[in-house]
Amino acid sequence: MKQMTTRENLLDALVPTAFITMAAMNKIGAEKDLSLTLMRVLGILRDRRPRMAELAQHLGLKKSTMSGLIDRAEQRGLVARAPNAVDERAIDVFMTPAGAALVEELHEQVQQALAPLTDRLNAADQRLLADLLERMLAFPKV
Amino acid sequence: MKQMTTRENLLDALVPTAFITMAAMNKIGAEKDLSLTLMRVLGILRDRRPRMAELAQHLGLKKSTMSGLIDRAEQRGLVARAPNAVDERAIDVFMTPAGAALVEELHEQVQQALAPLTDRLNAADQRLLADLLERMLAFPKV
DNA sequence: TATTGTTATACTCTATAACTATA
DNA sequence: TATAGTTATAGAGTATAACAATA
Repeated sequence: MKQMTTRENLLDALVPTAFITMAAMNKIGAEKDLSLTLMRVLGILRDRRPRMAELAQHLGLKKSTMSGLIDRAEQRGLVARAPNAVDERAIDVFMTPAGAALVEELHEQVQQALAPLTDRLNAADQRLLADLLERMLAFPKV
Repeated sequence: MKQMTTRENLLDALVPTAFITMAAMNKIGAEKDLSLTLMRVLGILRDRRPRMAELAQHLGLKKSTMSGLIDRAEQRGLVARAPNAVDERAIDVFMTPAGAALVEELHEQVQQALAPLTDRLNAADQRLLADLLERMLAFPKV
């Protein structure tokens, strides 16, 4: 039996958790033709109004990729573009009411989908887990 | 301020954690031209020798998607195919030594990449977090 | 000159559909 | 008949490169 460090152990729990969480979101998104990336964008737009380049950098994508992604989301009425007030080169992106409604619906569905996992922990442990994760992330918005 | 349930709070920590973990893995994989899906496949093949259809079902992908994915991985010498011993229709997939070496290298790099996050917790909290996650997953292999 | 965003092009990942071979 | 796997084809997501407009 190979000796594992504490950090290694944590990684071996974190990675499967991430894959399972993403798989659940991917499945729910697929029913509405939403990619994980677009769901992440919608999550960001819940409380921000970034410009294209900010969004691209935050997601680790190229500007050209953002253009295509936002094009498709805009055509579907989920997000909209508007010129930035101070920099005439820049374009702000924000959510439409339809997009906001969709995001809340997704949120609910993801919660339902992951309930079989999360509910293996009692309420106190759920709070403890949420607290540890938040401390680990030092909570930058995703 | 909207009232949130314990489960909702947990979800709002879990989803960003998953996105950040996936982003780190995606970035590391990209340097070696490995998609998240292929990394997940390699992770599975560390200790299993599934047939094509099993792999597809486990990942939530179509058989045709698996064919392409395994084709490319096989051409790169990371995995190999062999006929199943008992069912002549079936094909088993397994890792090559090169694939196994790559997986260990990736594992190390992901650990390094996430260290800035995980090390915000002390060793005791890291153990506690790993334990909670493992209990939540009831540890099915991913 | 550098930055913001878009367009054109190419490749990977994915699904659907049609097919062959075996159970 | 049903299942295992492959091939052909098409669409979404991504990157690179070239471009226009503004800083």
